[in-house]
Amino acid sequence: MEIPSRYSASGVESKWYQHWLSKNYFHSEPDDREPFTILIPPPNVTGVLHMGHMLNNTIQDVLIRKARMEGKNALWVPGTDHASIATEAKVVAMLKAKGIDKSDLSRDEFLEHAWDWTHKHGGIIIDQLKRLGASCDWERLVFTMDETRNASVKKVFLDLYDKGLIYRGIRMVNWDPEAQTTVSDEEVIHKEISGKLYYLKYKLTKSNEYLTVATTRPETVFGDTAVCVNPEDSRYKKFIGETVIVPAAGREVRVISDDYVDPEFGTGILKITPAHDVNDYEIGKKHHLEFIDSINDDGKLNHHGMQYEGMDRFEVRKKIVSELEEKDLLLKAEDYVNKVGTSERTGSVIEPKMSVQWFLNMKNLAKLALDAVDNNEVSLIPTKFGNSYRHWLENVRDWNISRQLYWGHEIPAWYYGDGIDDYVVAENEDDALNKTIQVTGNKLLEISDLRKDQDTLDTWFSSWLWPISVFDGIINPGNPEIEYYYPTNVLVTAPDIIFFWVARMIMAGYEYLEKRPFHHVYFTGMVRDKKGRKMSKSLGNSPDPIKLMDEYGADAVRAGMLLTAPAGNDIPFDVALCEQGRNFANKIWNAMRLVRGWEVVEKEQTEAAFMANKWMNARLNSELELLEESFKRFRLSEALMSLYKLIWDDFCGYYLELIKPDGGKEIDAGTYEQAISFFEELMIMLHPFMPFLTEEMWHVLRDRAEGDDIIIGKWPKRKEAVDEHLLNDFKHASKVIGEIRGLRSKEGLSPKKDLKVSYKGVGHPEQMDVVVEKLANTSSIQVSNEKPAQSVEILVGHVHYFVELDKEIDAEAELSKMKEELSYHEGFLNSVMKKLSNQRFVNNAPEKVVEIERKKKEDAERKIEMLQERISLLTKK
RNA sequence: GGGCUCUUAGCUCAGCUGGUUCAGAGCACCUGCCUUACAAGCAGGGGGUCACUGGUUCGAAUCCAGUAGGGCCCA
Repeated sequence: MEIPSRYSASGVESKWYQHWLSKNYFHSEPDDREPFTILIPPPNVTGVLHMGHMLNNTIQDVLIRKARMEGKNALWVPGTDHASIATEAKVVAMLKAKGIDKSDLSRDEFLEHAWDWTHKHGGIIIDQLKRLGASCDWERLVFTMDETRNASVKKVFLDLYDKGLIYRGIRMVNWDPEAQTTVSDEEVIHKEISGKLYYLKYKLTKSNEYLTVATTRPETVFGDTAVCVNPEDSRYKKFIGETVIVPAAGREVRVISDDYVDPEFGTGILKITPAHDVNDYEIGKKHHLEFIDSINDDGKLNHHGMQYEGMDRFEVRKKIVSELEEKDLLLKAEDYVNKVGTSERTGSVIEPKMSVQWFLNMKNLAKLALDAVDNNEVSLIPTKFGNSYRHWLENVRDWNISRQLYWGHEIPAWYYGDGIDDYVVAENEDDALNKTIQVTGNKLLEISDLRKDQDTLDTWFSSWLWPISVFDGIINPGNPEIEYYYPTNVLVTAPDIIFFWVARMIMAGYEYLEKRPFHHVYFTGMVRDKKGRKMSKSLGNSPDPIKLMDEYGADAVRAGMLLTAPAGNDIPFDVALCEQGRNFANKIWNAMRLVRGWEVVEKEQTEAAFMANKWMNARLNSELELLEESFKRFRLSEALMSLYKLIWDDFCGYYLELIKPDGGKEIDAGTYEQAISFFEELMIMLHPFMPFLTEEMWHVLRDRAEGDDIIIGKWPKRKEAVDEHLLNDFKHASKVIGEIRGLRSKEGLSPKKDLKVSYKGVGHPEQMDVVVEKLANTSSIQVSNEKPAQSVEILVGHVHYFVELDKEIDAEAELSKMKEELSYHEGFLNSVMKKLSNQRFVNNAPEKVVEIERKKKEDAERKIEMLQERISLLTKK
């Protein structure tokens, strides 16, 4: 049967994925084997697969597949994240498109829509992961808001509250007016935005003079409750204690003084808006100023904004500038670039706002997380991330865990009064009532007297329990699953959530199980476009991973990404990478075509095949060592690259060419069997990277019994010590081959033309003669004391090879080549002599190093001597 | 503004605790080949003052300091 000359991934990939699923290979149950566990960083339930997921999940799949083949009980737990803000924003937008406003719905009605949305979209990304080949245990698919996870979150909230770590407090928070919720400090992205610096005139009440204040936010004048100068500023000292009139607002406010004011910035006078600026808030508290909240939750001004009531803050900025101009209260406006906080989720400008929120005290938790990395209980890969990790934890602030959203885990708190502390935290309504009665002493209270807290918890407040809650270790501590699978082995994630998530999971791990949640954290880079720009929807520079896999095959995309993705480094993505992966798949496919095309007969093995087998065996042994080392250090691109070269160059380029039958297609059974075995071994080693292709090869190379699949194949172990001597001999031979091929190329000789080669000198590996003869197409290699006529001389190591050509040799060219080589070696000798004649080198350098230099000296001298001899011979002629 | 980090071939990166003339790999590029597995291929080739300056050392891509430029995080 004719096998096509190009590998087609499409049918193959779906076929084998189905097969693996039907055999339940991805499923794991605790047993007496060593476990190897990875938890997926749960993608957003409403998200779709992007290139970042591709990279991240490919890496996890590589690690889990290798562990599985090593005989470990491998478990990769999949799941999705409810992603409060992102999902709620999408549901709100979807409702809006239908003409429904969120505020028109009750909480329960809204949640119904949100669950519908979740059920409709939640499966998309999971199916896409399957397309990639992800060998997750799908039976264990969990959701961060399913029953067990919800119960876990609640239990932890109660526990931390009881420990006194969770509290309610008034704080300046980051308000996202679009999502209408607070976001944590970590979710605020500071962007440079060009705007203007407006110089406003604040008239003194008692005179016609005015103080000029520079501000980027003139619309906040309605919240001004003071202007402030530096107490040492001689320009303004005299005004301290006087009152000024706030422009546009017309209110009188005091001139106060505080060290905080930088006399150099702007005019040296600051307007203080305690309710709308974090720094002003501190000053406001210190000087007991009034707090005027002039902006509503939706970013529109309230009644304090007077005629601007109901207008958006940015619109007001424009309008108020014209008003001030008209009234001659605006001195000037300068172009100014300042950093503005924006919401990570919606992109809208954050409004600092005073609000009552729930907080988690981070002091001791932070210490747990810091110690874990300090003691290397948790190792970060690459290690450079340890520094920012440390810096964050040492300066961590309490975690604002409440969000003003419907979609998320509800806060288990009930209010019985209007005071800030009039609440109880309880597992359910009944408990809440009991607790309230206890606290208030009012036995007549009923459930209807209590108000449930309307907020939900920050999404990360469920994510941080992930490694434990996935195994039900919060509700049922000590259960067999958590005992067996926890701690997990490695977490693969992106560095941008090192604080949000990684650090907090470590805290939770130690707080609840007194054990690290994972041993290693592998940080992937960010996938960028080839111009180095972040991939984003708005730029449209992100390729659709599904289309990419349709075009090149999942294996090719996986290989392409990994070939160029060292840990922690961003990868500038280019489809050329997928091409490289596809070409590699095709190369392997065609190697199979070659091997399968041979006819197996009983006959003697050729010498070349004998040597090839011996060498390939040694080569595989050395590769296994290299791979182990690369995996141990999580250098996956290094591992894949070395396999790429092993298969392409060594197996296809040398090995197969060596055993290839001359003339016909008949091969001896022994060699054939050996070749198939090598091929199989290579496929096993490649399987974690290119699972589909290798499974296909596995079944094409031999007829297999039911259940003999490569996915559960045995990872090879090194059988004997690496035969370095043999490998070196081969390396020498390959250099000779390269030289002869180069000569052909230069002389325009056909590769088919048989060449005569002889040699003189020490160090020629005779056992490799057959190798050279076959691959360089030469007749048998002879020893020769004289350089034959019409021959070109090649120097490899200390051996002179003479290649006879049936034509006049260009003696001049030959000579100049020799001279060039001579001067190189003379230069080398010179540098060695410089070292050796340096008394301080000989005295200070380690004996071993000096010894090496002496050896180099001898080598160089010998080569120079030989070259001089040849040159003198050539010159005589 | 504070902290961290990086700069090696056109591109992406190796180069471990200084010591082979150590400057390397893949891709890209150039030349010649449709050689009966593969043109998604084969054979060959060119290409780098290791950002710059100074220091330590017998010896520096590697260690130290400064300069320039990039990136990340935090205010």
